[in-house]
Amino acid sequence: MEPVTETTDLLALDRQVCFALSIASRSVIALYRPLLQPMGLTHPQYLAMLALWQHEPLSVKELGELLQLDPGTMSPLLKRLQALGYVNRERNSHDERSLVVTLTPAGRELRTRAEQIPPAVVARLGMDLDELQDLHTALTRLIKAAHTPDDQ
Amino acid sequence: MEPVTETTDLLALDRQVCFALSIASRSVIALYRPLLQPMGLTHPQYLAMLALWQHEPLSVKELGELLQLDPGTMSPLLKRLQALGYVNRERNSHDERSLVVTLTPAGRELRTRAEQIPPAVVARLGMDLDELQDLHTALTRLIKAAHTPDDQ
DNA sequence: GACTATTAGTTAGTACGCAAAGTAATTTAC
DNA sequence: GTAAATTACTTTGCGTACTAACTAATAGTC
Repeated sequence: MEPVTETTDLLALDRQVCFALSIASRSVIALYRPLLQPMGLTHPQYLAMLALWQHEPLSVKELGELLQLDPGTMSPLLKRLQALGYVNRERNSHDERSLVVTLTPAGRELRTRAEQIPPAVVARLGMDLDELQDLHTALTRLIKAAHTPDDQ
Repeated sequence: MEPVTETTDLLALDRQVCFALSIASRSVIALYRPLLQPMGLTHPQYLAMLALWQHEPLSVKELGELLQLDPGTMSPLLKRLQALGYVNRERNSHDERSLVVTLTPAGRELRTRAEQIPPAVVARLGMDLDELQDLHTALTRLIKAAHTPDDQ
């Protein structure tokens, strides 16, 4: 039996993709924090605003599908965005189960300020756009693989 | 001024690396959940066990540095691992401020079962090991870039 | 040797993220 | 047309993450 050394250890922390993913996600979100703070937004709230700027109006269900988040996560998050004055939440008159989320004028105006953020983050990272694009492609493939059912 | 179209929109959700990172991290962690559940572990707890299997004994501070987590996150997490019977927590007799975390026999035995997990996740993803290795390398570069101070 | 500063952990508060249970509206089946 | 199933959202509970305030122990300064 082969001895378990540093180089063959399947459980070595620094070889785990899941570990690198967790750290990378938290590290990048940390870069956004000081940029989002002046707007009163958290990173998940910022992602919800991105979705709304692009696709408003959206139901809670549609937003949850876009962001791949539970209704149990979306529901309080949207209440906080409403409390901040960035979104409206009202029932769909054609289907009272559904909640239509729209932007307030303040929420719509925020977009201009938000456009400063992506370039600021890229500059802060100091990485080539090509490399970031490659990473995005690789992550998209990983996400797809993770969502492909077991038996395919 | 150039019109903001789908293809030039800096704020398009599906172009954000931070968004892909969040989803990828959550999606991969979701793959671990059913595998970790029989051991009673969450994914962050699993990462802490990986660190301990590799480097035990570790202080809370050292564990937090390895996992890049706050003491405010580590402290309750380790109490839960202790409640599960996988780790001991006792003060360092040479420096009573420091808490030494060690594995219990049950915690040490768990390693054998845990060795099944990485191959199971890789199989579940159905991706080449090369591609995963490339992704790991890219993520490591991103983490390093995110941690490089602003003025360098 | 006492005063101050630093260090290691803990605790409280806020906001995700997910599971599970609950509610109300709509659809389906008969 | 009503009972049952489904759907959309809310709420509760638990475990991270992070900030900030706090406690206790140690180190540094004079």
